[in-house]
Order: sequence, then C-alpha cells, then structure tokens
Amino acid sequence: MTKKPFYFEVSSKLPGALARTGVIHTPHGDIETPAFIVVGTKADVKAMVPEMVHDVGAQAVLANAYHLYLQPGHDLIARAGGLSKFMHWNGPTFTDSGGFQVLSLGSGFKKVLAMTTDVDAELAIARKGDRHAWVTDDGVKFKSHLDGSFHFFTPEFSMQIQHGIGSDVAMAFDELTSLADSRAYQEKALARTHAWADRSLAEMQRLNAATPDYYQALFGVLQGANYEDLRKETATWMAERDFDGFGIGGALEKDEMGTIIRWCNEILPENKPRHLLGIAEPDDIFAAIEQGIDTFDCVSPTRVARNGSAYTPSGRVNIRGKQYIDAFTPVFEGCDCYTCQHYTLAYINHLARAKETLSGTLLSIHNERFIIKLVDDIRESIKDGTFYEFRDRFLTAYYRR
RNA sequence: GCUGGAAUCGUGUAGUGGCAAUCACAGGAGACUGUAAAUCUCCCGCCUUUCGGCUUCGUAGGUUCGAGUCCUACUUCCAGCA
Repeated sequence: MTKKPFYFEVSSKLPGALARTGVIHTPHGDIETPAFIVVGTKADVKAMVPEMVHDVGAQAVLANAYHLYLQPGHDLIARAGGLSKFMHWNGPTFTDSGGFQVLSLGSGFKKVLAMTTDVDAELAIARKGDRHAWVTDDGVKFKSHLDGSFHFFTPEFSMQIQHGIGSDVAMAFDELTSLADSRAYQEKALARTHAWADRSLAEMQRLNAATPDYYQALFGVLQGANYEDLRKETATWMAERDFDGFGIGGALEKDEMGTIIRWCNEILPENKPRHLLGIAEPDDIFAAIEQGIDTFDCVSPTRVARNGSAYTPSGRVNIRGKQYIDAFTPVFEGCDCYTCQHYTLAYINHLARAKETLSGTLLSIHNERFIIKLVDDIRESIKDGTFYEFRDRFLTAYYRR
C-alpha cells in the first residue's frame, strides 16, 4: 500500500487534553506540529526574503488564491513551476481559497473584524453598496480591489486556481460570516459552506486524478460562528468526508475560542491535521493548541511589524514610542532573532520614524521569530509534559501590564 | 539705495470687511488575528476631567458698528533693479 504524498502522524499527546504533537508530511517537506505557518498572501512574506523566512524557523508559507488569481494569475504561477519554485521558498506551501475575502470584501468591508459579539454599533454604520463581494448559492461575485473588474468564484474555480498555484495544501471554498450575522444567516451560510465543501472536494479529486505526479491536499473548512450545535454539526459533517485535514475558520469570539475549537476537535478524526485560520495572539495560540490545533497562520506578525509594533514576553509594544528614541538595547534581552542580535531599539525606532522599509523588515523578522519560537516551545512543552506550567508562566508575563 | 511682494499653530499653507485657524507635514497616543493594511483612528495655541472658558494672524497706530483682511509708520524676510 502506497501512502499519499500528504499524510499526518501524531507523535505525542498531552494527557487529559486534545493537545498533540506530530508531523505533517508534504511533497515539499515535513512540518513538525504544532507549527505557526507564516502568511505570504501574494507569493511573498511581506518585507522578507525567503532566506529570512527560513532563518526565523518558518516551516511553511500560506498564500492566497484570490490575490494570486487577480495578479499575476494562477496560469502564470503554474508555468513558473508552481508557487514554491516561483517564490523561491524551499518548503511546504498552503493556499487559502478566497473564502476570507467573502467577508473582508463583502459584509465586513471597511470594518474591523470583530472578535466579540458586541458589534451592533458597527452594523448600524454599515453602508449598503459599499462592498466588493456578493454571495449567492452558486458562488461569490467579487469586484477586484485592484481595478474594479468583476470576477465570479465558484468552489470549482477556487480549486482550479489553487491547483494551478500548486500549493501542497488547499482550502475548501467557504463562506466566512461575521459574529454580527443573525443565527438564521449563520445556518444558511453553513449549509452553503457544506455544499461548497462537497463541490470543492469533487473538483479537487478530479484535478488530482488528472495530474498523477502532483497531489494537492484539501482541507475542509469548519464554520458555524460561536454556536455549539452548528460547530458540532459541521465537525460531524466534515469528519465523514475524505478531506486530508481540516481548517477551523470564522470570526471567533475571543473568550470562547478554546471552547469552540474543542467542540470541533472532539469530533474531528485524530489522524488528520487541524489548521486554525488566521490566529496568532499568544493567549489564542495556547487555547487552540490545548484543544488540539496543529497549525496556524496569521498576518499579524508581519502587519504589526510594518506598523511599528513588536512582540515581547511582556506584551506587544509600539516601538515608535518616544521612550525608545535612545533605547540602545535589543527589542528585548534574550531574544535569539537576527534583529535582536544585531540592532538596537533606538535604531529601529529611527528607521520607523524615518519611514524606512528596513524597519518593517527587521521587525517582521523579530515578530515572526517570536511567534514561531513560542509555538516551537509549546510543542516541546507538550512532549515533556510541562505545557500548563509553560502556558501559565508565559501568559502571566505577557498580559501583566 | 530704489521698486514690488510677503509675515496666520513647531513647519509649510487656507482664510480678501462679519464667530480666525483649513489642509498637509512634523510631534504625541492607540489600534491591527485565513492581508483592499509599510495602514487606520484619536490628540495636537492656553486652561479645564467634562461642560466649557481664555488667547492669538510681525510691531505700533488708524479707518470702521465690526479688521488676519483696508490705511499709515516701523521691523524682518524675499524677488527684481542698482
């Protein structure tokens, strides 16, 4: 019996919890889990070259089907030899389906994605006609944020794009809802996400059958907002299908995140990897890993870096602050990243004030290293049974201020 | 020296007789979770927690019910001419 080029092996478990360590095997290499996957939306990790991405310990990169379809086009990436070759990343790659853009360009357009349900005020100011995405049962109509042209994404088309891009792991095309949406809408959207998941799976199987030397894994994506019955329903539904792994999505209410993930992961099969989409804050990472999440991705480390913030053991700090003008110390003592080994806060503060792009690069290196090392340390703490001690010590220091 | 122009928030500006302070930058604080994001929000003359109060358009006069705006002188700067 031959194994698929993509498979997952659990290597250890935390007694009494869902947390586990393991290895995801992909055609482009292995990923030791839990792992933080860095985001490279447009086939680049913003402000970093792949050598830096490798040096911070990243094991995989996640790009986006919507962005790469618009520019430069998945056909071109296919002609270039696939995403990893195109962007010179010698490692595994994931792609998101464009499902996130259903919300970020649709009902969530021009709004901050709420991590709480207290969003009535935001809904009240939502302006009709000011969106770039419209959902129908068949798919999503997008108005390009680049040139205003219209494009229609179906689950099949998203698979074709992702297969063309050539990532190791594709995501099923899903509809991300807002916590502000009604219960009735959540049910409707979840039914649609299920229909789309079936269509995504059928299309991916067809595409894989047509390319004997290339197998692209497909993750089914779980929605259901913060409703226990919907989350359990979708977990059961997804578990019955032949996905290679699963993504847990949705704008998750922060306080309920661990609980929601537990509802899903108690039902999902143990032998397939579970990815948590778009999460990186330390408390969320601990909660998710405790409840059995294997991989994460998030834009936060690079985005906040370009906006002048650095992760530290005592919380996220805005390094543009006046008090760092003459701080001739690293971002924090003891950090093992390239930036902290060679540059001072004062220097990065200067670069940020001078609007030099190097500040974004140096802070991106630092922030990616910080989150990756955190997840690496959590992985080791699961192996040696010190997960809870490590969590309590870390989070107490991180949120002390 | 002559002629013309200019002077408004830290800086550059808007305001051409009717409640001065527009816009930008600089400065201060904050936000950012499957990237419409090297972006966005708020503050930014003084006092006040708020409500609100007070001050101020180079200087000194003048005209006018009322002047940043018109007039006179002065100061400083800019341009041209000598």
